[in-house]
Amino acid sequence: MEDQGQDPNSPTNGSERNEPVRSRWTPKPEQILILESIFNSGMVNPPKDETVRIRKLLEKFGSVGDANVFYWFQNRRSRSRRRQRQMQASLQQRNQQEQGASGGNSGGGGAIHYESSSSTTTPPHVLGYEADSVAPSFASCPSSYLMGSSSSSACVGMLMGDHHDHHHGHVVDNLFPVSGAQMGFSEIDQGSSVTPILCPEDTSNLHFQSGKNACPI
Amino acid sequence: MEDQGQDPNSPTNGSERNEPVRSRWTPKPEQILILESIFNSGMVNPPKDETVRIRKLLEKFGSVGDANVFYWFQNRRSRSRRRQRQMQASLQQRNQQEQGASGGNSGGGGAIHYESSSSTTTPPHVLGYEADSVAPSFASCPSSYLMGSSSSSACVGMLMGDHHDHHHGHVVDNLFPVSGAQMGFSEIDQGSSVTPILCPEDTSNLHFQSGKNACPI
DNA sequence: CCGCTATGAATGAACG
DNA sequence: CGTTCATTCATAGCGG
Repeated sequence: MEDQGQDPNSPTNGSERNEPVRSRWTPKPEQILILESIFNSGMVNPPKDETVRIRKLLEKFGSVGDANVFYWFQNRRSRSRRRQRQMQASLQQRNQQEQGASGGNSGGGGAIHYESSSSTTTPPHVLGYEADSVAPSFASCPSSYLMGSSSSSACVGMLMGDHHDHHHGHVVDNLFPVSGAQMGFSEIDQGSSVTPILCPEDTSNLHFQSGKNACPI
Repeated sequence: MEDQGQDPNSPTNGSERNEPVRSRWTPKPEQILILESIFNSGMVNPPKDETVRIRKLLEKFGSVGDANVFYWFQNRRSRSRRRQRQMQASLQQRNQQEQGASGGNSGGGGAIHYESSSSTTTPPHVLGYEADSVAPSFASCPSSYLMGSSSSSACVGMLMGDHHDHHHGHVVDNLFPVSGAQMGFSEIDQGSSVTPILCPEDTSNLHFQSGKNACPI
């Protein structure tokens, strides 16, 4: 908790031209897209080998370490799970709160992830705590493990195409071979209908930081 | 934790009585009072169960979700801590820290710790903004981080009494039983010898909108 | 009308 | 794996 006093980071860089100097990794839109695609394609917990590969892929869009990828997936899993739980809880609970209806203000708040047992959960709207990104359209790929390269590759392909950074090239099509990692889970879809797999405007869905960060694509 | 999936739109029914649709939760004075009382009473990090209970309580004064409560506590804690830290730092400038610099790395082992999670650029990053504002008076007498006391309940009692919303009844008096939660005890307690503890005018301290304060109670 | 500060929310990183 | 800390983003709200 309080032991980490900032890691030395890697001063050896200079690769990235204009980085606003951030203390922590801030995934670029493209990176997030890739990560989510992978996650949604079923690989929720990539083994180390895969992690490395993914990192290499992501690196084309910006500096990133294996640890970042690892953490990303961890957080992602955790959150998805939580959100699901929360959602279930709220749905099933449908607790009728007879609050005095005093004031009744602010609608922003979200809900909770506590499955809880007694009492209410979740107010009228929104989702749980750790909800991560909300169903990105492009990421809506069903958890079918079979899809493999068809759709996701397309997504990434498009993305790559845009950038067309032909440094190595081979990585792209070999994106996630889904080498028997552990995909299995399907995160109950967002409820809404399954959106078309292709991603038209993912960026809009992914709320990236405004202004400050200009993606170098 | 960090969850929360704030959804930008309100799907359910868009009409709350008198709500200009706020994008984010804005706690009402009474809610803040309650929250701070709880916080000051020592419960700086309420477990889920407690959070839910608190939310229920707060809901009487306005819509709020568990996540909001959760975030509130998180931010509060974080802030208190940081403020203290900077205060201390400022006070004792001649603090010298030594880096252990353990040369050999542990190498493989139990923890997955990837290599350093370096990301982009090196962060000199010294001072953090976000200077927390001053401490509210009644909040200044907590048993958690700065001191110990036991009168916060009085505050809440008063508040509750005023409202007398005995819909469920049990919630109110059972406010914070401090059921073995984690009341962090202390950190530096220096100074504040006496501390009258009693909170005289909490409301005044909380800078609410003076003018248009439509109190639902 | 534009700026600031306060604060809620989101997310990466790490502990247990 | 779940939880917690730390940092950052986004926005409400008042002041100039």
